[in-house]
Amino acid sequence: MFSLSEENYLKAIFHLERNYKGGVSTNALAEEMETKASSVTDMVKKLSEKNLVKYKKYQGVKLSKAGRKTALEVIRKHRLWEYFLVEKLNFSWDEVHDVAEELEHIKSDKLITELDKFLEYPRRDPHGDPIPDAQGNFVQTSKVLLSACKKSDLGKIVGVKDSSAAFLQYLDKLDIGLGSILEVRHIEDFDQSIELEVDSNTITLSHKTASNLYIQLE
Amino acid sequence: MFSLSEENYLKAIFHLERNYKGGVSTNALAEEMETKASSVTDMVKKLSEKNLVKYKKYQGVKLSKAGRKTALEVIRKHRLWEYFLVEKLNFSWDEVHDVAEELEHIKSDKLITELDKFLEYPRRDPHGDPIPDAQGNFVQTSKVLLSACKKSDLGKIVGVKDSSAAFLQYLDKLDIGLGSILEVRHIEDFDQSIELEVDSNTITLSHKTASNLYIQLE
DNA sequence: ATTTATTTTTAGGTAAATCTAAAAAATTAG
DNA sequence: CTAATTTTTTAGATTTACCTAAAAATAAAT
Repeated sequence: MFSLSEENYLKAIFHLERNYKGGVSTNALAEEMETKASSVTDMVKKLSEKNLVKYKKYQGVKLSKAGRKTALEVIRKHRLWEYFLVEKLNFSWDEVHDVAEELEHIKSDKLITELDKFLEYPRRDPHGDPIPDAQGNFVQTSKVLLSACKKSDLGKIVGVKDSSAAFLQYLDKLDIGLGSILEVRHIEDFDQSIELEVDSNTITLSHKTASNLYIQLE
Repeated sequence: MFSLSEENYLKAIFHLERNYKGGVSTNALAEEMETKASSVTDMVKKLSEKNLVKYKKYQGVKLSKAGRKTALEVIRKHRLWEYFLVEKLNFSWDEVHDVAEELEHIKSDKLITELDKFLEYPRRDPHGDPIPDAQGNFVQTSKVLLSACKKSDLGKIVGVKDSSAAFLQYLDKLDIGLGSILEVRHIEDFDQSIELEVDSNTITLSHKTASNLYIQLE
């Protein structure tokens, strides 16, 4: 099987591929992995030899079929564990990430199959992200960033882009979260701040905040 | 905190201290860890510098207070996870060990506190071993090896010394396990094989098998 | 009490994953 | 289209946890 480090690289490449269509750059991967570009080059070479990624010098890196499969397995495990922590062990959504980072590397097919069954096959993790099934399939519902919405748009919060504890706790303080129904009341020209009606309250979010909230439009 | 390897050494020393009262020998630890004596010496030096063990060259090794505390924390985690796997995820008692070996190293106080609560504070793991509480306290009920029993002794199986899958599956095949009530009917002089009555059946166990079953006498 | 055998330690080396510093390639700018 | 800048790769070290082989200490046997 694969080392902890290899699995983490595959996961990071998977996430970055969304924004780097032509191949994930060494620097981007270095930033995501909180390491140096030279370390990335080394690891990418290793992954390439194992046929987990497609890599040509100076051309960035892409997951191979096998690499994508492994990445999705790790992501499946991560999200199932997050769901377990929130639903069964009283964790809040801002506490689960670091523990799931460790749990996702436990190697046992039976463990994850049975955990999935025990949790009754959840479709989404506590941050609204879809949980891939055992074959790596997952639904990606259409969602847009709140920052891309226009005045009078109606929608529901279905995900967060930033799932750091700091951001999630801020949302808790604002009393908004997954499932909150909102209407865009006004967008301020000057700073793109956005005024919403949520549960018959009016709140104003900064552009930065709005650009970390995913909305499913009505 | 401590590395995976350090935690495993502490656990191994804890288990071996039962039989090596004057200090665990390098070779015994090497065998338990499935490594070479020279590697053990290296690691023991490191643990000694971190004040997790007391060590003098050629004199074997003992856990310090801090080392014992850490060992018990790891053992607590191992046994709670084993209980979880059997009670919640349909694992059988011969399937849990390897997965628990990985899970026991997950670092999160909240995780283990909440898991313990979720499981309703179990006292024993699936092999009959006591689960230490958060302070490292655990009950050690008086038990003897079946191989040390005499004719006409009455008792109950309360634990296994060897918890390898092979042995546990053999017990399943014999249809005996934790809780089985038995009476010693005969001990064969020639090979120490032991004849038992269990659930109104008569079975004969080899000395080797008998020396891996813990009995609580009536 | 020496010699022999066993155990333990030391010395030197390896593989994985990281690092720094310098060289090479690619990109951007004038 | 060169020149400057940025990105990426190479080269050489470091750390952790191992290893083998040889030396040193302890234990056992004659």
